[in-house]
Amino acid sequence: MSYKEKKVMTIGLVSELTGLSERKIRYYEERKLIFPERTAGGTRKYSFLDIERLCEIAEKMEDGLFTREIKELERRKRKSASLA
Amino acid sequence: MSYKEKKVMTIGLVSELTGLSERKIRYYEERKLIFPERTAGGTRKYSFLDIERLCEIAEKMEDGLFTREIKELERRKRKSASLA
DNA sequence: CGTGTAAGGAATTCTGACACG
DNA sequence: CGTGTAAGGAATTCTGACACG
Repeated sequence: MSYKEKKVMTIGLVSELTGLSERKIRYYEERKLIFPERTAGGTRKYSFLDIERLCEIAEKMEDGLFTREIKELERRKRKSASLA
Repeated sequence: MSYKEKKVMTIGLVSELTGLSERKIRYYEERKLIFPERTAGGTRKYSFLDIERLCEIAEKMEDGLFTREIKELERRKRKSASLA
């Protein structure tokens, strides 16, 4: 696993790097759009890939999509990718 | 700056990844062998490169070197590199 | 010299809820 | 639905010091 995928950042830093509120970041997790890991104590840890993913999500939210639709879009992408 | 050099990890994770105690990690900083950044609140943040560096330091410490000698070795390396 | 540890405080994060719309 | 916020607690980190050797 490369550095990009390793879950190492706390939510505070992710919030800083993405410009998204911690509230939003936790909410997108609740909606199953991102999947941080946890420390033994329960603190969330994110990867650089999660940061990129969050930026994409943020763009789509700005376009007025619902989290549900974003989830749906990804499902389709995966499907077409598996057909290629 | 690549993911590798970006200072993003807390000391707890670094301790876990390197197997070194937080005490040791803070001490090597005190001896100017590593240079973590800080959050506004004062929490240290390390990069993947710091992790590699710490592992090298740990090896040399196991070989019985003093932190002072490790520092010295690096000074020489930089010098020979600049001559090349 | 290098490192463990107990101490007390401060920064950070967590969850569940209320609010608004 | 998506997001802000105040609340209270828990996990995490910080510093300076004492200890040993």
